[in-house]
Amino acid sequence: MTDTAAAPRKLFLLDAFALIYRAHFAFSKNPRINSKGMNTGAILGFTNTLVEVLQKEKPTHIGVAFDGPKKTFRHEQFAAYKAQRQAMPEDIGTALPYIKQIIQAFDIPILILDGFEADDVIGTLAQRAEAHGFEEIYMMTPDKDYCQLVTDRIKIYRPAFMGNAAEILDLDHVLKRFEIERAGQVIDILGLQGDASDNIPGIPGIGEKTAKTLIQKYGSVENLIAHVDELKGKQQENVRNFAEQGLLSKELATIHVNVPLPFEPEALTLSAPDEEKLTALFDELEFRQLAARVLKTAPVRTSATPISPAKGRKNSVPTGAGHQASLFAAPAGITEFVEEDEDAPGAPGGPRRTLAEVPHQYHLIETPRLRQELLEFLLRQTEVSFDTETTGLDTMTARLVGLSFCWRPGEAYYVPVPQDDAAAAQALVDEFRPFLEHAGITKVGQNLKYDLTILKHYGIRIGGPLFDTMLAHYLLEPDMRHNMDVLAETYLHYTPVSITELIGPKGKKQKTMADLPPADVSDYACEDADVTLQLKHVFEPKLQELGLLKLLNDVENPLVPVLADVEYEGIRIDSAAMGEYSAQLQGYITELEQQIYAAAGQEFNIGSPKQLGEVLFDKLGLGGGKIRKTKTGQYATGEEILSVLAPDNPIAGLILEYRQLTKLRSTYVEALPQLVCEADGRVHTSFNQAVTATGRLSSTNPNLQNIPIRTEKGREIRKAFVPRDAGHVLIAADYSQIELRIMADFSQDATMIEAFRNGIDIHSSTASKVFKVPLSEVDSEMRRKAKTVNFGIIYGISAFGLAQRLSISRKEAAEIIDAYFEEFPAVKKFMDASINQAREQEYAETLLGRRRYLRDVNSRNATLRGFAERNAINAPIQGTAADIIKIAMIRIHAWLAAENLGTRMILQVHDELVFDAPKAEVDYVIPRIKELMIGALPLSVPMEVEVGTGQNWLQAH
DNA sequence: AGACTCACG
DNA sequence: ACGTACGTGAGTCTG
Repeated sequence: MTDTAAAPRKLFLLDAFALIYRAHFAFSKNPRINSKGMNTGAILGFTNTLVEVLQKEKPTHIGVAFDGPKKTFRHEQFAAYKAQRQAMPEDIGTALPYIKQIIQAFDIPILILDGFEADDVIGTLAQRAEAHGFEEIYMMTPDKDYCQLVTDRIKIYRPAFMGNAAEILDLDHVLKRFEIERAGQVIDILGLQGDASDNIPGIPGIGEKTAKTLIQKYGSVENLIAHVDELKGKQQENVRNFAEQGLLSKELATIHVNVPLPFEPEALTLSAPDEEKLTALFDELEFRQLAARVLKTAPVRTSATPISPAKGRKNSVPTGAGHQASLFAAPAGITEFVEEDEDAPGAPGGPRRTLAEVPHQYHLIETPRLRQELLEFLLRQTEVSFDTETTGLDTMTARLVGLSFCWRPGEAYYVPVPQDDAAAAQALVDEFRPFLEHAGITKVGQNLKYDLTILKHYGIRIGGPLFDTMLAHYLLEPDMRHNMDVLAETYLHYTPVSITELIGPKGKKQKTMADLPPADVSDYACEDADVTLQLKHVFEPKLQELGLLKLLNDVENPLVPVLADVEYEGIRIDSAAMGEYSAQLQGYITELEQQIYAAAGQEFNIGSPKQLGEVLFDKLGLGGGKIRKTKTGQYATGEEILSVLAPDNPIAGLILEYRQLTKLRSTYVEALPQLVCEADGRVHTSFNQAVTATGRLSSTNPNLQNIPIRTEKGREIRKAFVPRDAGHVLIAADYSQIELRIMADFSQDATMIEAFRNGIDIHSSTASKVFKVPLSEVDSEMRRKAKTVNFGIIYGISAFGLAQRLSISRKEAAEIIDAYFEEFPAVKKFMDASINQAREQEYAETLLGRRRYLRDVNSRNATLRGFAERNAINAPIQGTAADIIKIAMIRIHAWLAAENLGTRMILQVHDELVFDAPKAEVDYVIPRIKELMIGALPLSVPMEVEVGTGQNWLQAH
């Protein structure tokens, strides 16, 4: 033995592919693209993990294992093994060479062996290291299969992920998690339950929970099979019939620890990285922050470094009283860049940069004379981006702190607003009114609805066309987030000053912009306006290219001031009525509680699904064969389950009623009055224009798009939504069957079109066709079924789904669907064509070209593919309906303003608009509202709109 | 923080 | 063989 007793040896073995894949998908929502257009998410994620482990864990030995290039013995044992796994994403393919180079630059050995997977290599080396007396051995992977190898000294190190801290799984964890006695039994569990992601089949009908129970009892798959006689019913049948498959699955899940690979501790010894190589690689990849962390050279301003106003800003213009030389002396069109700090690299086209590294001229404008000068410049522009700084995010309470403007990239102006003097603040805002209300100047902004609302409180109605970069990006990437900082990173390779850097972290003593000297806010505010303008210049050509610019300019951008007004108006809530109803509900609830406790024979927390499940199924033994478990192993106690039990078990019905009433109480009756604005007695929801994947709006804080209507006790709540005063009434206008009409138009199905043209009730018409009876003989049961079928059609129907909804057999459901497609052949054709088109384009689109990307539509995973296929049908329909009502809203809003009417639009609920109207205007506005809704986007079938009025929202229906 | 349940179109 | 209707947001319990 040459080894001397020295410091403990600590070995880390990394599962490269598992870490790379996870890193890649972690960035899939907001990909990291560098200036060469390369997706570097996988590389960055992997390297971060590697660096973290090196710095925090300080291993003495380390190696990175890759899967061997050839098929493994597992593929030969089982043809389907990993068969459905997607081909490696292209981005990972291009990332691999970089990752290998980075590993080499760290002088870490790459472990790879033909015909073996990384887990076999890692397992083998881990055990040999243990035999060599290594004190600590960590297998670095997110993969649970490795649990089988864990011993006292071999542990799993799960790297930090999505906000979760890194986690070490030791033997104790593994035994507890799988409820087993030896780590080796993990493969028995996996053999029984299978692993969908690797196509390891397991035994049908056995999931995580059952597998644990069986292995606890029998110890191994083999022993279970030997005692198959002791099992009951379907389970016995399955274990018997699929015994071999279970054994094979166990074999596939087994990590082989006898890979022919020498164990050479010297080769695994950690040594110093090749800094030169790393610098070059990080430079090429534009990993700036990482380079700073790893290489400790080239100081970079990180987010932890505050901006120091004391240091003085070379780039800001002094604004002392004696310094009144014109700021705007430079001829228009020429921007003079001030010399940079010498430590700022700022190479164009280089890695992500920050304010300190980029040439800019940001000016703080604090005197009347300079403001006047700024205004004159603003009025000469055709397009200006602007941003408001305020004391908070709640538009009803936030006060203006300052305004920033930018019309040329790199050059921006910040105007602070006087604090603690409302009149002076108003006067300052009024100075800029000629610009803000100017109809000829395009206003660019990020989430303009917010700025519009703030300025509305100062009596400003923004004029001119709008361009909202948030909405521009929403159309480009509807299912991503549209946060400005991320957009700047992705599209401008620029890291803006974070708000936290400025006002500190969230906490009880949260500062606001108003607590800072204007000079501190200036750079931040100017940067926002600057970045926003630059984003506009990136997005506009992209939108043009994809045919989305018209949708943005004609629909999304013009909708912004409409929504701002709708939110600003709000809807009045009768809080007193809510209070009374709350007491009434509480009475019912208390009574139900007592009945439930009596039926259960004990008191328990009915609101806890866990306790409820135990009482119902363990204690009372309800359900017989109908018990279902959720994926976390709890009893499922959802509506579906309980309503099946209810006829035979009164307690189930009581619980359903209890659930309904407590939901009404907590979500609506108790919550809504608390959100009433003191100033006007109304609730002001926020409509989010950039969250749904299909183009719909969503409503939050409170959500006014899910106010109850389907049940009698729920409907009561609508009675508390009332007109603003005795002189007003509510008007509710609903599109009737808008989605089915769109389906009729898209498919051009003759039968469906005819029904709509003749004004026949569409569900009865469908029933008559599907059940092959004359229209007059359609009964309510047939109509109900046909209605469900019609909904199913819009959602991308499946026999299983329809069967569930109608509580009929799958066979019966399939027959109904067949009959439907026979009667409506064009619908079937349209659905097939939609899927085919989506397969080709990898996106679906609405009538106005709004896209929804559906990458999974070509997946080999049937579940994912099915999901995407149903979206290929649903997204264009739901999205077109959303487009239509948005157009109607814009036109109605414009008309009400043009006619100077007192009627106000106050809500949108997907296919419904609600108005608060002076009684005297009702008869005048209703026909025109109807007309504008019907005519928003003419289809080949007529649109119908139902309108009602009332003293509350329920009556108006 | 995530799972569960349930309110709406 | 599998898991399934489409799209949301909020309150509650639990780890």
